[in-house]
Amino acid sequence: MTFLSSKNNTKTNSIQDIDGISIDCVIFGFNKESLEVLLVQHAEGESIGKWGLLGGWLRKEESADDAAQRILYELTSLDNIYLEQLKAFGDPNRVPERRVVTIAYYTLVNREDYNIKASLTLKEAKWYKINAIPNLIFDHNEILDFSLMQLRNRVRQAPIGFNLLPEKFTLLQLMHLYEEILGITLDKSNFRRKILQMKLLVPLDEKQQDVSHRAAQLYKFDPEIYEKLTQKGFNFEF
Amino acid sequence: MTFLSSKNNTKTNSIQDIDGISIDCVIFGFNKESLEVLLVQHAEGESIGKWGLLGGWLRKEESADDAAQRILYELTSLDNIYLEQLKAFGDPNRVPERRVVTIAYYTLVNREDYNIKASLTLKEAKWYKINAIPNLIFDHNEILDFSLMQLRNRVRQAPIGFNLLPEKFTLLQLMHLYEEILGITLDKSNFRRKILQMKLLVPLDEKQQDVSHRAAQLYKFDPEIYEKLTQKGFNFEF
DNA sequence: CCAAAAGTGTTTTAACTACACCCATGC
DNA sequence: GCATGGGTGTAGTTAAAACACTTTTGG
Repeated sequence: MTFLSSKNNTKTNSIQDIDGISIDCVIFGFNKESLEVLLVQHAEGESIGKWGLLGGWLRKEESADDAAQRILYELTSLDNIYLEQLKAFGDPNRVPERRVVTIAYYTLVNREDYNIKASLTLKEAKWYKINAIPNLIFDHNEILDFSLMQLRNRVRQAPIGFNLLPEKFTLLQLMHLYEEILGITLDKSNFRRKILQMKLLVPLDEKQQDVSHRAAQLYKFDPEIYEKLTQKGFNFEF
Repeated sequence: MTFLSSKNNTKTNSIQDIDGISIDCVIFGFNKESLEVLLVQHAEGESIGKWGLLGGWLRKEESADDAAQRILYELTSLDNIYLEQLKAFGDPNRVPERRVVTIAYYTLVNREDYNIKASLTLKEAKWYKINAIPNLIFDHNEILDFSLMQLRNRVRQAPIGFNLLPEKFTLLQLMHLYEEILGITLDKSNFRRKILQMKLLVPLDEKQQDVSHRAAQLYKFDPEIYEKLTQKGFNFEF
């Protein structure tokens, strides 16, 4: 984590951080055609100005999952977002001078929601394209790489990618999302067929607005079938 | 973890445990036709006689991965085994009276190797069939369930299941392994075709011995192709 | 009418499924 | 000779891949 919040500890007695265990969040977003990650800037400490993942300390009375949720909320004002633990990073030298084990999470946010809710937040945060990530503090580049790998795997087995899109989207938007995440190109026709036959999408009575070409059908996904597919998994073998 | 080794801490100054972070290992083995887990018995503390996962404390100077390897070696004398982190379990109430975050690992061992090397070890340890697991200490049942889920997922995407078999095995042994792990039944003929066409297996000049039916061809797996398939993944869509 | 993206249809190829059947060996 | 597992072959179905083509809309 970034030590940004370590001062909270001294403010009250009721909120107590656990020594040596932090939480770090990889926040993925999808903008236009590219996958991006939200990074925050160090405001204090030995590495002022450097960028890193959003982080914080695990507190005595909360679970790791709750902590991740809280830390995320503090920055983005978003709740109810897709959040999954990656793993713990426990190298003794990952943070200089002290021993900190971090529990890393990754999360998929819808940029539209983010823009609405997070506009008021003050902390220095910025979206970076996935192939233009700067040098990050500690082992955060490693954590990010790992989470990308994880995302690429998970996205093929469960319909989690949808969390990156706005509520209403077109088939081609969805296709571009998969192309970008997996780094492949897909056939429009075959993609349509495959995605539609799994009945995950519900066509809406709406069409795209203000586009300078034929307006595309908008879809949302069926939460029931989404649940089913998340449970039993599916195979996105493109 | 089980607190069995917490006394080590006071023996020397050079070896120091980290307060509040433990390591737990789910050890899978495959015997005849059934998937089993190695559990150890509590010898001291508030829950004498109860079974749990093999555990220990993370030490100041070692990484979590190294700790898992060490703890595993102390019990089984096995090294060089398949070991992967599951995730961290961080519920504040998972251990009564104190706050312990545990980093859970799972590992696949070949029972033949285990029998050879581990026969000398003294600790109370026992293999339990996967569908006859007793009540375990703390949240170890939850950890075990999670690791089973993980195993079932991973086994479809990479050839890791092979780690549970002896070096030389028959195709039907391999098939039974998959049947048992995934809880399905497979078609002999189709399984053969599928597994052989991915060129992962190398036929040996040997056949099964001492069986009261036609002796089966023995195979081992090709480590090069194994590497390739582990990297890029495969699809075991049975 | 042209660019640009939406959307449909078809042919080929490969893979999965479900069987039926023969082979070798010990008792 | 029969039970048991080892091993081969095939016909039918389904899905993936590649590509050509039509439709709609703004400028």
